[in-house]
Amino acid sequence: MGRAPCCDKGNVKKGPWSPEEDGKLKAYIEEHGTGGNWIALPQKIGLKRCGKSCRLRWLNYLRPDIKRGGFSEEEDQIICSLYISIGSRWSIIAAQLPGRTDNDVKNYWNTRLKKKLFGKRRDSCSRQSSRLSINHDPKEETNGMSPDASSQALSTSALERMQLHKQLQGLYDPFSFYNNPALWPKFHPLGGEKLFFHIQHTDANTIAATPVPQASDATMIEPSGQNVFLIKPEMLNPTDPSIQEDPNSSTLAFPSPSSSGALSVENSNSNFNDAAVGLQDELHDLLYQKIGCSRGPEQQQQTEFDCYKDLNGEKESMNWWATDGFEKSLSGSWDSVSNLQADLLNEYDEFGYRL
DNA sequence: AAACGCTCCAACCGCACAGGG
DNA sequence: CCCCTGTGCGGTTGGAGCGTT
Repeated sequence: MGRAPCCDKGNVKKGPWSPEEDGKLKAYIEEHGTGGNWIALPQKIGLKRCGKSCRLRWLNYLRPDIKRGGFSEEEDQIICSLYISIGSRWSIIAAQLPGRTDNDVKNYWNTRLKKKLFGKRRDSCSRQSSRLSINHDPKEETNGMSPDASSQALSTSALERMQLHKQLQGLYDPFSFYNNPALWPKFHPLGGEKLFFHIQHTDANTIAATPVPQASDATMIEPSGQNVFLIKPEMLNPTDPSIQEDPNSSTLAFPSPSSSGALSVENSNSNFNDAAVGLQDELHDLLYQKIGCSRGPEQQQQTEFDCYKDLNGEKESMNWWATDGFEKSLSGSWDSVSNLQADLLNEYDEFGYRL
């Protein structure tokens, strides 16, 4: 036995709202508020509408603070960033965008942003790396599962997030989304605290980023050592010819900034900031088509580097959601990142993927 | 000009959760 | 506790509008 419907389905009007209905609803709520009971509200004002429908109409359309018009680049980036980190929690994402509703954000993501991101990168990278796309050669991508089974087994959201996640960061990359404060929204739903870091060389090969207690932020700083992470110089500025790559130090250690909140990098190292800005550009580029096959040969090469760099240049291991590659990608990542990863891994597990 | 296809968005649906009795 | 009900949320759908053939 299912639960009783919230209203008499046969006796309520459906479909688009008329101006008269809008007027009644708006006038009543502006004068009396919702009265704490949406179900009873339509009867009170003589509307043949379901209470849920009234609520939706008010929240998504009639509310006075609704923001109309296109989304800004900043809003795009916030939506993408949050989608990657928390998935399709549209109400939370919308809460970071004043005047936007969850429905707006959801529609905008489904109709535009998703295409912008996946479409562009698919186009731009597909000739270089068909494996990056969930739409390309699924047999190879899914450890032999049939394309249908594999594409249905994982939720679209999870696949999208993994794909974006992978596109926007190498998990060994200190300037990944999770490690890159520049990509994080001001009010990160998973935290929101700020951590400040000093960047300094510790030896020829490494740079230590150590948290700096600031007056208002001191309480957020973990005990010494917890928040120190080591960065290879070439990661800070990969184009600097004076930097020598050490093949023996390909694994980077990133003890977690376990407070997992928003991270602010103090302006103490211009290379660090350059790199952070570079990653922000990467998200921006995904959204606004500044990279990809439209670039010249050198830039295409750089794009390819972006696609493969976290796998140490081994294109054959780019089968990143197959057992081997994905597991390799996950090892050594820090725990706030692993919130998402655990999510994704759970989804993998649920559907019989064993990593 | 008509047919067709695509995009976008408002609205609906069903489920999960929270809180009160 | 358990049940019931209202609320909130995410996924999906229907159709208007627009562009293309």
